[in-house]
Amino acid sequence: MSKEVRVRFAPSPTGPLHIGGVRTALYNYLFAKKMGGKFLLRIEDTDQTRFVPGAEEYIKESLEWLGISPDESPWNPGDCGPYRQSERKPSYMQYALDLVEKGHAYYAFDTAEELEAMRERLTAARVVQPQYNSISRTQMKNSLTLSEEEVKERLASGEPYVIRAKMPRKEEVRLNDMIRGWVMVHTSSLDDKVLMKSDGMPTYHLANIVDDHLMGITHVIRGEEWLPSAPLHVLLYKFFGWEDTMPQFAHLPLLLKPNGNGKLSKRDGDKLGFPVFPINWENQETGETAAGFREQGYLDDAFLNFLAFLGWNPGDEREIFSLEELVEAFSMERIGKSGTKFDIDKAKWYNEQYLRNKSDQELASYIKEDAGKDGVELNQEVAEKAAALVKGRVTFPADLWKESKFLFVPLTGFDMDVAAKKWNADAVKVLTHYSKTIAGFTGTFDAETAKAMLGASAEAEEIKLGKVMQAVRLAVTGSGAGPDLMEVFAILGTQEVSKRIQFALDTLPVIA
RNA sequence: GGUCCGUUCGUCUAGGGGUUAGGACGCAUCCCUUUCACGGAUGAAACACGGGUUCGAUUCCCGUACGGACUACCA
Repeated sequence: MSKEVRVRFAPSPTGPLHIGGVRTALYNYLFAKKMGGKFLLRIEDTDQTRFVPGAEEYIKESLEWLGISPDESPWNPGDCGPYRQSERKPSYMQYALDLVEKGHAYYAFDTAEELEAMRERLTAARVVQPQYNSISRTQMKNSLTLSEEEVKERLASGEPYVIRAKMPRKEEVRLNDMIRGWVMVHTSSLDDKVLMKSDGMPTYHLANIVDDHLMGITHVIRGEEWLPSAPLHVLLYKFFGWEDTMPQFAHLPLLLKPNGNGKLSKRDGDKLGFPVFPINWENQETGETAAGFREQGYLDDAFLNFLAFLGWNPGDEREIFSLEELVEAFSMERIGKSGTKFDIDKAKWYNEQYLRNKSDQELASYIKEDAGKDGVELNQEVAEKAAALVKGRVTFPADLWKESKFLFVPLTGFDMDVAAKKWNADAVKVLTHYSKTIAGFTGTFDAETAKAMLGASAEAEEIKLGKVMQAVRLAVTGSGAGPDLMEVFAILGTQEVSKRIQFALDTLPVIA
């Protein structure tokens, strides 16, 4: 019989959630939903010194933006609360003590200076790995070296202490990672990790095992940076006697810099001009800010689609997936092993695809909003026309207004390079004729009519239309490039087109 | 340094003992077109290296190189 799949995303609230973390959350979500299970969020705030106000809210908002909100979380608790480790603090000590009793952990009273001295001593002795381990612990102040009475005394006197895991001297730890297969590590290379800190808080290692166990977590899906400590975690499950319910591990490949090597960092984004965070971040206290994909104009579903493909693929040649389709297609086996370089061009491409698939109605609302910011009020009908006209030439929603703005505000000038090449006597003749003709036109001025009339004007002046089209565009739009000109004319209407042509005729000097 | 993980076009990847090594982004060319873009078509572009195993290896094994992660009373 198989029990319900329960996975968790367990970020620590130390700042804005990195895009790699968002992808981890997404894969957790996809796996949970695919398996018909639950996706939980647990805040790992056991390091009180690194707590950053607002970080929790940021995590919540980021996940909500992408539509991958957890089934259980601090804000939406299930039966396994609390969902913040700081609030679970009282329960950890008993588990650490249980390990001490079983002989799998011990008290250590060494000060920071003593630890430093130990490392220096070992380094001087050319020990390859200067660490607190099965060898060096015999030289340190802990309940393994001190007498029982002295340990009791120290404890009773309130002397600060930590509880360390006691690594077996010679043992092979194996774990079957869902992505990497069997990974084997010898305990001789592991150190006696601190389980309980002197402030009474557990470290990540203890807390995550205890909580995963208590919360019924079946699969631990996390970044590759955790792989080296996974053997310790396996050992901890053994120490507790929880092997039977130990979750399966899956260590995700890292997100790397677009150029060069190494993990993707905030600096890379700043340097290359793209965000590495889902949404904007601002730390009120420090003034630290970070740009988000959302505010840069990335669509939630496009960004999600892009993110899903950073390290995973469906195995066929489809590229566009809604969240529901991702859930359907997702499988852990199809996650790659190697690190993935971040490619912002692909993100843009996804955004374009999703933008073009939106209806003119939806697109119109973006245009209306941005136009409003420029003090231009547009009605739905005309905004939709503008949207239809420019939707094929944009990457971000904000581009819609940028590309169509010229329809609604007076021209600020003409592209003089184009003018130098294309503005000539022939163009002036045709435009003069055309301007007069349409000014008196009272029929329906649609694209076809506009074009037919323009053709007629050219013919009347015995000039080939193709010769002057660029000049016509320049006169009406100020630019040598843009969307379909006759559609532009239709939106503008006879009076506005005529007016603009007249203005161009008055303004632009004829060269030839 | 040590431990662990990884390596198919520039990038994301499919594939897997015998293939013209497939797709996507980007790039180039052409078509469409009054322009730019969109769209369509085409093209350049990859199995890190060395040994095995095998009739045959890009695919399996072992090394090497390169890259990465970890190496805290941080997660």
